[in-house]
Amino acid sequence: MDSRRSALPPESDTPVPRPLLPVVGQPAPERVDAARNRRRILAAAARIAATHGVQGLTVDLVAGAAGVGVGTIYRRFGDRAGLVFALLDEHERSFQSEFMAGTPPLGPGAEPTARVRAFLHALADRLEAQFELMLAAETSAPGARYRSGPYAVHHAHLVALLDQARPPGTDTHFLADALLAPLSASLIAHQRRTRGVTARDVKAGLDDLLRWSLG
Amino acid sequence: MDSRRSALPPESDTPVPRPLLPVVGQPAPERVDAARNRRRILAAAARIAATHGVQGLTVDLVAGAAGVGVGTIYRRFGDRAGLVFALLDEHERSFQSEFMAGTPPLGPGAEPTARVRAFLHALADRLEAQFELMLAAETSAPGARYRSGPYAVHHAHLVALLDQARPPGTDTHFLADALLAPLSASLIAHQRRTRGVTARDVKAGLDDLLRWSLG
DNA sequence: TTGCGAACCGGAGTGCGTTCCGGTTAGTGT
DNA sequence: ACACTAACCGGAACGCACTCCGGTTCGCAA
Repeated sequence: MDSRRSALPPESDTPVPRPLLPVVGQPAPERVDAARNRRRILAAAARIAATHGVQGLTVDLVAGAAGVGVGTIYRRFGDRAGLVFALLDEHERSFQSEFMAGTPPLGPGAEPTARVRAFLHALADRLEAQFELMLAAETSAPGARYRSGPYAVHHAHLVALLDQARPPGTDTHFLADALLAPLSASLIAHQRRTRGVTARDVKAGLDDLLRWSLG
Repeated sequence: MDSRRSALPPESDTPVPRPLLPVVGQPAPERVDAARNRRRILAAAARIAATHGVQGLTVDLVAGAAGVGVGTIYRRFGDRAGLVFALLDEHERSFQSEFMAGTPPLGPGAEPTARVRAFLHALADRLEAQFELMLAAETSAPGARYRSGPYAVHHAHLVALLDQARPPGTDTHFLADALLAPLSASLIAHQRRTRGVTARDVKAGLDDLLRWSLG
């Protein structure tokens, strides 16, 4: 089937983008045709998102453009939300390395409270920069945001910081959820629509929220 | 159809009726057949939700049970989310009268900070009591929660209280959104699923959040 | 090289929310 | 009583996410 066989040496891209999160017992390696199709699908999806806008990114369209059946997309990405999250994956990875190993106050070295603030601000900026994709990822399937790898990572990161910043016995898991909740793309979409809220406003509001606790 | 015809003479006065110009804010009066169908639809929807569960509440099924076309449902309720919200309307109304005119600390008379706390707690209880319906209402359509009447009312209520409790210049609109955000049904569904969180935990967590500010 | 099973492939099929539109009816003015 | 029209009605049709399954391919081991 694949007539255009590359004469180049096997491309040196990332060895298997496998999950951002908890790898429990190695998910099994990916067959070469599967990997090739994943690449095609992502390329097609990115192309279509750029052309037709995110809301024009239908699964059938992507499948057609990638020369693949829709079943293949669902096996790889689970659902439409998974596909959109995959589109965000590259940015997400660099974001993760910034707050886990970058320079303070986002990275290690600063006070936990300052890191929490920097983290939320960075998230607000990221939301603004990739608003359409993030909104689509979040609304493509019910609960998609919370089930996603990135959410789990962000949550775990916040919990670690809050455990240092809050007295023992505090439910830092809930607190982390509560701090992430205002950064829901749907909520911010609503705030934009009704009150013209900007990323600057969001950050200021989050500071209000934090000043109480972390001042 | 409607056999009970009124024997009363045509009302003597009050020419009243429809304004010649569309009055923004005043919903046009509803025709009697429309009202009858609304009642039928809601009754059928409640019946089906009780029988098949909320996830079995499909629009086609409701239309069939109500003896009505699906178009009629959409004209009345806008979308599936609107229908589910309508199912919650009765409870919502009594809840609203409680926090607007009931006894303290939920109703007027208590300190604003205490009222905020009582309000959020009441919301958490309500969420627990009608979890399935609320989750369905929120996830039936993207952004349904924020576009809904109840959200606007809750938000306005919180803003009014926060305006009294926070120093001038605070963005109480954002703060209100931020306090309501953790009470998203989707988020709580996730917390239940992954950590077995209960309404008690939610309230304790919200108290943590508020203690900082409203000490 | 050959055999074999697990993993993968594609696309027809399904279910459901939503829209569209030709026909019908309630309510008003004459 | 009659005419007129805006609002309403039903349900066929549509778009799209997602599933299912018979056929194919990869990768390993003999």
